[in-house]
Amino acid sequence: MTVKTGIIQGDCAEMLKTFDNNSFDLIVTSPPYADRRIHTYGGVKPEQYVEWFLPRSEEFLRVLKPTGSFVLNIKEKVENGERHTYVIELILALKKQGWLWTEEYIWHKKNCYPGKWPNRFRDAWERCLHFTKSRKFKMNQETVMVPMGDWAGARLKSLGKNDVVRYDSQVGSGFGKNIANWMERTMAYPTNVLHLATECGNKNHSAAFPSALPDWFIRLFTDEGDWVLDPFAGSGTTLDVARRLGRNSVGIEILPDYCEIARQTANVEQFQLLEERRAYVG
Amino acid sequence: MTVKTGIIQGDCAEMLKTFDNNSFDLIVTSPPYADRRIHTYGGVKPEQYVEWFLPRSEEFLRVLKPTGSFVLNIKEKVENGERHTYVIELILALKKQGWLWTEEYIWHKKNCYPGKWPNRFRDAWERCLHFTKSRKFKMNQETVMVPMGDWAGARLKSLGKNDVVRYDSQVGSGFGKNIANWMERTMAYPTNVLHLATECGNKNHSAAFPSALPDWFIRLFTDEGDWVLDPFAGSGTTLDVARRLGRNSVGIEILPDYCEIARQTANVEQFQLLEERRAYVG
DNA sequence: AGCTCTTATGAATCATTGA
DNA sequence: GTCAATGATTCATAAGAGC
Repeated sequence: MTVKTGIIQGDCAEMLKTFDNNSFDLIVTSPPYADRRIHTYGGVKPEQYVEWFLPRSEEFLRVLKPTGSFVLNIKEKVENGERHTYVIELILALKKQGWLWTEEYIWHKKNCYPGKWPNRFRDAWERCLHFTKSRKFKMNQETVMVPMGDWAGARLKSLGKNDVVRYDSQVGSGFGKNIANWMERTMAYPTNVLHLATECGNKNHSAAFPSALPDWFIRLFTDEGDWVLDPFAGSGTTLDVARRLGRNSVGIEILPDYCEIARQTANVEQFQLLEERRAYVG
Repeated sequence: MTVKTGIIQGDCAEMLKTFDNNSFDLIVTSPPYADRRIHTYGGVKPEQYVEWFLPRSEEFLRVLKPTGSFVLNIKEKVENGERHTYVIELILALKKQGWLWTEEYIWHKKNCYPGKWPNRFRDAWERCLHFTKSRKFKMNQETVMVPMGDWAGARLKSLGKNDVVRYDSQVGSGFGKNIANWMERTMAYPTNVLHLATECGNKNHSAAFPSALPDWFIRLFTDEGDWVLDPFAGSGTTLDVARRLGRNSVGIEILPDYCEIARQTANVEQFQLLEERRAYVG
């Protein structure tokens, strides 16, 4: 089966209406503001951000499968010396809309923008808010495991008495089996803090979004052949990653110029007709 | 001038009433988290947390100097598979109370609690919310500069960067300029992400947060001789750090047992009388 | 003193069982 | 039904012991 990758030019609030319920396994996006592209959507003020977002997230909720995930990469800006509250207000509003706020991952930007201000340090992190439709959702934890620290080597040589004691107190049966599992382990599950560098490519767009970020969430929350949506596709980083990982994807982007870039970099076909579009996702 | 360190046994909501307005330069604390430490604090329900907190933060607002800072280390728990919203509701409520939400620092816990669950990874971060009374506040950025590269290796308690800065300012022209240049080349300002491990020593009490955390904020937001308040002092980590950094401090702790530990570990005198207490702070 | 190795434990969360 | 108690799961760190 070949992988489908498509980009649609338009506002996701409108364009998603043509998609069926429960069409996507994952929605991962970095909406305007993290991107500073809000002006392309008509210059939404921070005070109006929640109001602007909700009709769109309502469509996200509809087109996402019950086992799917919605990952929202966002960070509030500083206004008049203060962190603005529109992001945390958005969390509350999305919960009211029916989303479950399952987790908040932190993207630690190892090489963040330089700068110096009298009242704050450089901003080196962004939120990756994880929303779901239900408490049971798809999560492939093994796909994102990381090598254990060096301490594991010493651990393998001889098992500490502590392990035995703790094990004793809790179980009693199945003693040997679990110890064996432990000793064979070289990989560990990650935490909810992602250490990724920003990409500093010389592209024509302002994509602060490194491909490693959608990569991580796509592997974690989808299988091959699943459908991924990026409703604020920008230059198509998410689509490109999805295609390389063998996932079908749809991107929606309001700016024709970005759509053009996305089609070039991500080998993306542009959906032209509703019939075509529906056919891909159906 | 000698450094004063005191601990008061009681509920900060009551005990702070005896302090004058604008008494403290920094309030740094890690309050009891909702439903945690039930055996010690009685376990405030998440739904009641904001309501429980506000009368106390109102006193904080009163006793903090206009140029002071309030650093709140907190993290919401998971309840029924979801992150609870009481912390972000608290942010909104504190703003309404008159605080400025100046910044949110992230404490990345390098050694977080182990565990495996079907719907989430290990929680490796906590919020350090920075509130102020005004847009102009005291911030000594040079005191927390770190060697170029990773600043995880910088154990701030052992490095005397404070001394370097003070020496620089005292000597003035020639030599001071050299030091300034040297610092500019080899030291960097940190970001708003702090990489610290929790302390796992064999103490008689559970250290809520590592001493490096209050250390960092006390250096950053106070000068020597300033006054630091920890209204949920616990075993007195903040007080101990403040004393070692040459800052006066007051801790308030509701549990007599913790007060006892604090007095021992932090060389703390217990305030007994109102007159005494006022005298120290006045 | 400066290594290596050992050991305890930390603001945890979920599934299951029993009242 | 709900709610509380218990068991299962798991990793990185620093203090301390040993050489």
